[in-house]
Amino acid sequence: MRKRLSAAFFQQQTLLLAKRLLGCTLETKIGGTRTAGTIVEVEAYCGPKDPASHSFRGRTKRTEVMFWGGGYCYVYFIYGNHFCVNVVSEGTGKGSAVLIRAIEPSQGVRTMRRRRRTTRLEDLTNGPGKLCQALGITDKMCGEHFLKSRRIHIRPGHVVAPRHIVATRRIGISKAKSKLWRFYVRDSRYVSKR
DNA sequence: GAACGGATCTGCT
DNA sequence: GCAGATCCGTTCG
Repeated sequence: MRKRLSAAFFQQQTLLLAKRLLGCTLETKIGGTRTAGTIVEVEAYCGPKDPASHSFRGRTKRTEVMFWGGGYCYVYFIYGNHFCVNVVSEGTGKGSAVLIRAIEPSQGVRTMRRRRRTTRLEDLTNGPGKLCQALGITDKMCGEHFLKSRRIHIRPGHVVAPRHIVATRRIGISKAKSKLWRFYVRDSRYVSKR
């Protein structure tokens, strides 16, 4: 029996969950093909009080899933081109989530190269839009649960020690810029930006 | 019903 | 370092 995370893991406070997701494995299985990678970069979006969070304007059709509670998968479409995947955190009604920004490819690299139309390993999954394309993640997976879905999962990996985690400002946002809520693995070659 | 702007990526300079 | 692609969800009237 394969190791799995508990439901309680996903209900942790958002900043804690963000850091503890580093080192875990994000995996999809589409048409029998498995692709996976180790999470190396994330950003925390701390509910309706966080001006940079999609839930800032409350519960809408788009942000509904953010309020379903820890462990749900929130996927959104951005800039007319890209999907980004989030792990909903904390309890029901909190509206908080962790954006997965980069992973280190570990399985299905051939498939990722085909989907991305790129060969360089470091360029396959070093950005939120890129990793969704590489793993075949689309808005169809929005609302699934990382512990229950048949096609998208998060599995435990190794724990990343605090001294190996760098905290910086979040990328691409216009509000609440000063918060150090982006976390990445210090020595990873697979992060989006240093 | 229309206007606006965005948690990005790519390619060019 | 910067502009363009590209289109959905939100907001406002």
